[in-house]
Formats: sequence, structure tokens, C-alpha cells
Amino acid sequence: MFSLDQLSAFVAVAEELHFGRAAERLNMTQPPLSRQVQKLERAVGARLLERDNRKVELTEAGQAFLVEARRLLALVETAGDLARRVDQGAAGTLRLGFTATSAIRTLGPLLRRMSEELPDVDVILHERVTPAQLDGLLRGELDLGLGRPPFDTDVLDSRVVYREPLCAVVPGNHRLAALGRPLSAGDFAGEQVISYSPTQARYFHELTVRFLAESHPRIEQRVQQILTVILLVAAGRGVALVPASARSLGVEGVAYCDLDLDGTGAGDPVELHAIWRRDATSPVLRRVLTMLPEHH
Amino acid sequence: MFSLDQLSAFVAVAEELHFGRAAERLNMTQPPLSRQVQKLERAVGARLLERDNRKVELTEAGQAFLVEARRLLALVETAGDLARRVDQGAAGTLRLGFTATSAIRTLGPLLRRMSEELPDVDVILHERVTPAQLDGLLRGELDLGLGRPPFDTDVLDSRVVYREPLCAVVPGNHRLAALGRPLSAGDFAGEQVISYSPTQARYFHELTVRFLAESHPRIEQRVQQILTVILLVAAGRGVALVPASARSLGVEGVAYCDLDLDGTGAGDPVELHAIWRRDATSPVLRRVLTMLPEHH
DNA sequence: AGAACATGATTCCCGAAAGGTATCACTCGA
DNA sequence: TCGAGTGATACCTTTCGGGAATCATGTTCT
Repeated sequence: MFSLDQLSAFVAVAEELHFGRAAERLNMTQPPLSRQVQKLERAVGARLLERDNRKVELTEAGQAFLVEARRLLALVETAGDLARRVDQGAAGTLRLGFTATSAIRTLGPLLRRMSEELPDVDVILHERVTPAQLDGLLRGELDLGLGRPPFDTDVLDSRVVYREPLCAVVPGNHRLAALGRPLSAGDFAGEQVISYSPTQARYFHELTVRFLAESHPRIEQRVQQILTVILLVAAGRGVALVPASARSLGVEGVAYCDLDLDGTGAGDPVELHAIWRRDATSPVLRRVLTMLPEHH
Repeated sequence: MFSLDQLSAFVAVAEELHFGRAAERLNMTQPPLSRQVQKLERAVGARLLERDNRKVELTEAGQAFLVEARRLLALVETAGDLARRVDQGAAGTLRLGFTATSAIRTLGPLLRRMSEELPDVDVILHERVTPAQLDGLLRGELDLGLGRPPFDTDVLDSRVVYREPLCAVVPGNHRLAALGRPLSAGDFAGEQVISYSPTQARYFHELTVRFLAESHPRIEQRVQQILTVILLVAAGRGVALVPASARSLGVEGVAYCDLDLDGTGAGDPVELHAIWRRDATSPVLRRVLTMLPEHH
């Protein structure tokens, strides 16, 4: 088997048709160059260069081999590039889970940035509720998720990528819509409240329950999707609490009211987390994590 | 820059996922194999294998690089093949000149054998009269010609590949066609004889003149192509001498008569030569020459 | 014709690089 | 806790590639 150095030597001589000049181009002297070419010819099993004391020219076999040699060296030049780009996360695949709501404010900008900064990364999108995302992360089906707490922080790491207020959504002609001031928990006394599945949308379920705990509302519906909640509100089935970004969903016939979160803790209680396995090795993931906004 | 050995080492380890077994497969020991892989990783600039004391697995960059490495090694495997085949004359191009007449008996079988035994040789055909072939050979436009003497034997080498009788062609209703015996030179006395161009078809011109020298026929036409001669004979413009193989051209309205070549020398005076440059280096040519029939 | 020159091949030497042996560091299973 | 298994490291030996000098041969100029 020949070596790459021998190929380079041959190509140089074939292009210069002169051992001395070729050696100079290769930053070496002529004797070892002659030997390399001889070795290559023995390895290939054919005379590649016809040479005497006056001239050097390619044999027909040499012409054919020159094409192969150039192609090989070009491949060698570029062989490492892809691996390097993958290693730096600039190429590869990212399997990204997201909830329907996370798509409103976060997913779009993220995908736009990725297609600009990491154009060679293929993003495979999976819309799933948070528990399904967590399961996918643990099974290795997903690299990154956009979901809500809680999750197993021993195995999964996360970062808050969006934080927003909670607000109320009521039918457009509802009495609460006319108040014109932030609503407090007491305003919901006696209201029919649509809430979330305690398992599939646990985060919003708990936010709702926590905010309304003292006012003892009637909570009946148990839905997973925020859009479904709003559609039910629009249909007059009750009122609900949703993240502020839901305003831009553009559902007709509903009104959104700010909430008065006096002592309930800090403002903007709705957190969206980017979630990934602590032991993940994907370079694309690492690279994408550096691109994510961080909200504390 | 990495080496081909390093690529082989990496591929072996990537396939075995075990340095010891990979080393065994490569007929070496484990320590240098580890070093080679390390060097390759430094050359590429990315970690290709994730390894600890218990397991070896490919990183994402490693998976990408493995594909490149395999392709490269496959190219290396086959790179020499083409050159070797060219060198042995089993691949390449043969530029072959031939006269219209030589195609009747010789060209077909030659092309058939070549497509069987040297399927990777491209044959480029040039139909030319002999002088044009000789010119092409000297200019390097042709590798091999099928033509007639004379030519410059200092520069060109040749071999007789076909030998055949001369015969007469006469109109179908001609008196000579009815004789039913070999014709001698005297039979042509007073006949209108169609002959050949002394420059472009010198060989047949001289054969004709030599045979008919004593009988002083009227020689008027000066054509190049044997087929043209026969067509003129069919048109009743005269009689002519042609090689015996012309019988199979299938021209209607003519008759072919054997000649009585008593003292004019040996029988079968019409020679077809394969002609090539003495200094030709083409491996394909050398290989084809070994396939040519030899007639002494 | 002879000398100077040009060019690729050969020879000999040296240093870098590759492979081998022995060993270490670490993990896992009994 | 100990032994087996694995990859990494240290050190030695061998091999291989590059460099300087020289050779063999053909060209060119005087």
C-alpha cells in the first residue's frame, strides 16, 4: 500500500514534470523524492512516469493514476472538515421537543437563529406535552426539550429560557372583562374555572390551583392544551388562567385580564425551561445551549 | 495531515469498538494502535472515540468521520487498479485508422475480439485512405492503422494481418465474364480499365499496372475507393482489378473473375498491414498487437 | 571534439517516527 | 477485596524517510 506522501510526491512531479522543481515545491530535496516515486510505482505495479536524463513525462497509466491521486488528496483535505464541524456542533442533528405553547414566543426565534448560525444542523421537531418530552429525553429519543417543571433534576439539567406573567382569559362579554383593573384571587369566587390535567399539564394545573386556592372556585375541566382552554373560554364554558403569551394566539371572543399577584411570590411566574440530559454528549446540543437566552 | 495507516487504525477500532481486538486484526499490538488513534484525533481536531477503561464508542464526529474514512480507503484500494489496467493495455483508448476495404474482412473480427478481451478499451475509428493514416500515425493522431504499403519503415513498424488474391471485376454481361477460366494479362487487351489514384491508392494502382503492364490497356479513371471502382464497373464504364474480399461487398450487376498469376510472383498478392509507430509507448497498442493475426 | 552544465539515480548517514514489551491506572464482577 | 479486563504510558528497538555527496548520462556551448 502506498502512502499519502507518495501521492503528493507523484502529483507534484506530474505537474512540474521535473524532479528538482517538484522537490522544491514539496520543501524537500530531490533524492528522497525520486525514491518516493519509485516506491509508489512499485506499490501500484505500473510505471507512472517515463523519465530519462533529459525529460520527465507521464505514461498513460500515470495519466490515469494522476486523476485518482488528485481526487484522493482532495478527499483527504476535506475529510476532517465534517468531523470537526460535527464536533463543534455546527453540523449534525438536533431532536427537539416542544410544547404547543412554547412555540408561541420561543421556538420561532430559536429555529430562526439556528438556521442562520448553524445552517448545517438538521432540527427534527417533536410537539409533545412535557411528560412525553421528559420520557423522550430519558429514552434518548430527544436531545433537547422545551417544557415546564417539574422534572428529575438528578438526570436532567435545564435552563429557564422564557418567563412571563400569568393572566386570566374570560369570555369577551364577561363581567370580569369590564373591571379594567388587575384581578385578584377573590374576583374568581363563584366562577366556573377551566383548569388543566394534573398529570399532563401539571405545571399550569398547580399555578392555577395555587393562585385560586383561597377563593374556592368550581374547577371542572381537565385539559392538556392551553389553546383548548382558551377555545373553551371562548365557548363560554368558564374562565381560565393562561400564560400571557397566549394573547397572541388570536382567539376571537375572549378578553385577557392581568392578575394582581400581590403576595403570591415574584411576578412572571410562568417559566419555560430548556431541558436536556446531564450526561448528553451531543456537540450540537452543547452548541445550541450556548445560543439559548437565559432568564434568571 | 493524517496518514492512511491512521485511517485504517481508526476504522478497525470503530468496527471492533475494542482496541485489543482491533490491534489483533491489524497485526500489531495495542499500544501503538492507541497512539495512532490519538494522533489521528489531533490531526482531525476532534475527538472521534469516547473511551474509558470499560468501553469504546464513537462520538458523533467519529460517526461522521468513519464514513469519510471508509470512502477514502475504498478509493485507495481501487486507485491503483485503473493505472495497472491501463499499463497492461486492458483499459484506455485506441485510435484506429482503417481503409474502407480493410473493414470487409479484418476490422469486424478485430473489433469483436477487442470488445470481448479488452472491454474497457475505447476504440475510436477513423476511416482514411492509407496515406492519410500514415500522416495521422506520424502526427500522433492515430495509434494503429490498417493500410497498404508502401510506408516509411524507419519510423513505422508493421505486420501483415491479411493476404488475399487479386481478382477482376467486370460487368455481368461482359465477354470476360463468360470465359469461365482464370484471366491472364493478355485477356485485358483493348479493354477499358478503371484504375486507382497513384497517390491515394498507390498500392492498388501499382498492382494493377504491374499485372497489366504488357497488355497496354486503356487506363482512364483514377479513383481512391475500391467500392467506387466496382460501382463504376457496374455502370459499364470498364473493368478493374480488386482484392478478392470485394466479392462480399454485394454489388449487383458485376461478375468477379479469378486471375492467372502464372509468373507474376506468389499468389495472394494483396497485403493488408497493421501499421504503427516504432516508438509508440501506448500499452493498449502493445496489447492489441498481441491479438492481431499474423500472416507471413 | 571537449568542457561545462543539467538531471535523475544511487549511496551513506542521521534523526524522527512507528512498533513491541512491560507496566500502570482504573473499572467491574465474583 | 481480589482478579480479570481495558486503555494509556514509559522505555527500548527497529524501521523508514530526508539530506549531502556523488554518479551516470545526455545536452549545449565554445
